[in-house]
Amino acid sequence: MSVAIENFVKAIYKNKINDVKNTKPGNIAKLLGISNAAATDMAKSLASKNLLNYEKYKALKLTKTGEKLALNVIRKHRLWEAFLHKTFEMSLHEIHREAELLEHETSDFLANKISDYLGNPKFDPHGDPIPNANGEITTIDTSISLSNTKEGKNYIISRLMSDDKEFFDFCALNGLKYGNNVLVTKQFSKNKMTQISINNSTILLNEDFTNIIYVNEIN
Amino acid sequence: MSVAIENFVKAIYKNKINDVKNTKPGNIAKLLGISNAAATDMAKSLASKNLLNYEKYKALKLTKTGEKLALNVIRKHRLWEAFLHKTFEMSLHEIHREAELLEHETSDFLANKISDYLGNPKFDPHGDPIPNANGEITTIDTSISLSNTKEGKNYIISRLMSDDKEFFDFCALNGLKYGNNVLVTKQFSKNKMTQISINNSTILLNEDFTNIIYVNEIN
DNA sequence: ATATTTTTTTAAGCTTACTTAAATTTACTT
DNA sequence: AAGTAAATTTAAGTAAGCTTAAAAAAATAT
Repeated sequence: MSVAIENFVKAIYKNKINDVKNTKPGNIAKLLGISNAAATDMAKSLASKNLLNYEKYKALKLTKTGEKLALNVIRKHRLWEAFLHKTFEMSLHEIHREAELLEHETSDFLANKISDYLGNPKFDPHGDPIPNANGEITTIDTSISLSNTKEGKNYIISRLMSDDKEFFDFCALNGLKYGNNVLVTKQFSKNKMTQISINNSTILLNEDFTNIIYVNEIN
Repeated sequence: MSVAIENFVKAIYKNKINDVKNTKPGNIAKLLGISNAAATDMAKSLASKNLLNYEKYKALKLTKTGEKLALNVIRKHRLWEAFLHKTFEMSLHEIHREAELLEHETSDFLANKISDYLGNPKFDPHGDPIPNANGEITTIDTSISLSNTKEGKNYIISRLMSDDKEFFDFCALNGLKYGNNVLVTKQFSKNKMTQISINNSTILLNEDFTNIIYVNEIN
């Protein structure tokens, strides 16, 4: 499948998962930086390939085949991220940028080699789950966003849900890294701000950030 | 630059180096598996991009820019081969197949990371020279083909010039590997066959093979 | 040197993945 | 419920990278 098609089904899949946003052509168009008309065309074309179900003016729904394709691309993306991070010590932003390109030119054979080499990891360096070779995500995500945490409790960072360089730079600077410990010191619910303590320093995060930082409570 | 363009200039560059064959559109077309007409179109298009000089019915000649592009792609190809061979112990055929795809989606940044990681090697696992980041091949190749070796002399294999799976399978099976020692036991010049001794076994090679296996004499 | 074969180019046409602009449908507002 | 705003689709057009078929030029053979 072409790069355009792979990115299209990937965008639909991710948008569905991250709910909130819809999967109508216009929204996918915005994500991919193409016109609404192009997205509608593509939707019809993919429907004829049985990758999705298309009904005029309705949200796009991936078929089983379409979802499998999306998960295969996502698998390659996340395996590359894990691999580049470990092997070349590249930053979260850098690995995302490179994986975005490599994911489309990686054979299943190579993907499996990378996975084996890494010990078949279940998560990438952002904490995003890596689908297995059959396109299955077996792990159940029990994490919650920092916005929903309780004052005085300790958490482990499990996921940094973003593609944004500035966000990653901020995280790297402040020790906000997959696996690290955070103590929630204060929730300013009115202002939707969260104060945390990490590495002996205190930082105040606004909703934009706390919504995409996921954590697990420590028992 | 697009994949089609990168493969086009690469084909011209390689054909020029391996002399013998010409660089007219028809020949490039055959190498790339496209029609003559498509090659002519592409040649005109690349001329307008200043990647090559095009004159009707003449051989195609890369400009400095075009050659630099070709060498940049070749650099990425060979770095990937070296890297995949070392990291995943993939065969010569497998690394070629994967590198053929990855070479077009690799940033200069990542290429340099791979190169550094490998200790900036000058040759890939086939013995082909790896251009540096400026697109220069600094090493002088003093090797000769097995066809031109002398009876009774010992040589080190320096290059396996092929893309062919069967050839690589044969080489792997018989210890014909970059860096290995061969003793030329007999040259049957009339039949263009060469008998060699390697790993305590004797094998007879025909011209098709001895022409693409390069060696260096041991002083 | 001319005739034939081969190669290269031109011409016309196709598909994919886009674009902008206009028309249509849906969603929202009052 | 009607009118307006927003989103979606249709229509027409573009560029890249191909195709086949015909025309033109070059290479080869006699």
